[in-house]
Amino acid sequence: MPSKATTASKPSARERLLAAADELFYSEGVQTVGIDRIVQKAGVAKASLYNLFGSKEELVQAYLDARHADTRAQVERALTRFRTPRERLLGVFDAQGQLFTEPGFNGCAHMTASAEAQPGSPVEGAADRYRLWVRTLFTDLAREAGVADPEDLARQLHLLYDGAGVSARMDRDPSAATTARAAAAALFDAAVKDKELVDAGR
Amino acid sequence: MPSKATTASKPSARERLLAAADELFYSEGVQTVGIDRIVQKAGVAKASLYNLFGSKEELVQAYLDARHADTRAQVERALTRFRTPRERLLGVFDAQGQLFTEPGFNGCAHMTASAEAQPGSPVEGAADRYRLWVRTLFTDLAREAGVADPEDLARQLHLLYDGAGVSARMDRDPSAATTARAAAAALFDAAVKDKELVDAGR
DNA sequence: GATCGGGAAGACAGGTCTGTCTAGTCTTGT
DNA sequence: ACAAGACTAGACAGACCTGTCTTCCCGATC
Repeated sequence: MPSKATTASKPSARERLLAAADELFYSEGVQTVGIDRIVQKAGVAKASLYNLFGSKEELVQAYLDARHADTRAQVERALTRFRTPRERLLGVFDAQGQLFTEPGFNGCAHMTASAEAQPGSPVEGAADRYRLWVRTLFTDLAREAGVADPEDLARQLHLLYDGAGVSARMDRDPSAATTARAAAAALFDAAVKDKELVDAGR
Repeated sequence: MPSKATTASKPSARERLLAAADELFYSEGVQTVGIDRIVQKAGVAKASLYNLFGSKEELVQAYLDARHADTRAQVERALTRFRTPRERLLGVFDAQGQLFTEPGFNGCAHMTASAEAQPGSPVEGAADRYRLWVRTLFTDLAREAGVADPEDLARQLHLLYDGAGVSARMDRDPSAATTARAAAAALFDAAVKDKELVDAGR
């Protein structure tokens, strides 16, 4: 059984390819990194890459989906530390701030990859899936917190989340996450206050 | 006098190159569009491009600086329509919304170009100049409105501005600007209320 | 021990890229 | 009329790209 390989002995060709793709694609961009550099870094034959993934585009898609799963796991794990709905909602930005300070951080992978992609490429699908997850996460957290219009607040928080990712990369400023967190707190508190006014008024 | 050419007779080679670069680079990306396509679309010899700009990188930089100037002019013109400081501050997002609905809109050019650029390229400088202008614009508007900490509010509004640009492109949803405007209004009003509390308390 | 398949190594094809260079044309000022 | 400079047209070099194909090796399974 060559796949799975949860036994740590030696990573499979697929895993080594994904690890090399992650490192190179993320730090240097999808377009500028060629197939040859990936197979060389992974220590894998070029034919294996094409047998396993079919094309460069599909490798990029797999790289993005793996990033998506990692981010999701990291955020969801971070959120278990918080108790109140408000803390959990703002905790997303705490988790984001941790991502920003990781060595080699270079912005949101889905954003940079989609900026390089051709319209209609599978990269767009991966980006859509990622964005849908973020949106749903914020909507659920807002609903749990009992705000009047969870979808509306989620859209606003998503803007802050995206903006923080942009600023952290382009301004080389990881503190964008704390700025976003403060703004999110203000928006949340305003939304709660609106709800209270409505409830009292009816 | 071949340059300037405000007389409409025939655009100079430089202007035709910049127009072609703007159209192709913006809609398809900097990396995927080759020099040959630009000189063909501009109806210009390749040697002229290299005489005028020196390299593709410098053409990209000129393209970004021209976009920067256009956006700046459009936003500043839109802001003249508003009178109160609050309206002027929120008017930035109205102007952004207009940009989002223009035909062929494809996100913030500086963001996508910098996502494709190599670190240290002149593209980063152009992006930094653009971002500094946005930041300064928000800071000045916040100061004119008399909030307690204009720089802090400007950082938050800049996040919304960036996030709206990302969402408008990746979600294909121009209404991100109105979402950002509503969030900006809530943040602004909260900042003003804080100021009033502080002023009353001292 | 023989067979068989996953993978390594790399040549190769066909195309595209940036940037240079040569040679000729057109416009403009004197 | 003539000189100077801007521009056109396109061949060319050298590098790099993706994707295919062949050849060989090694390890596991019957």
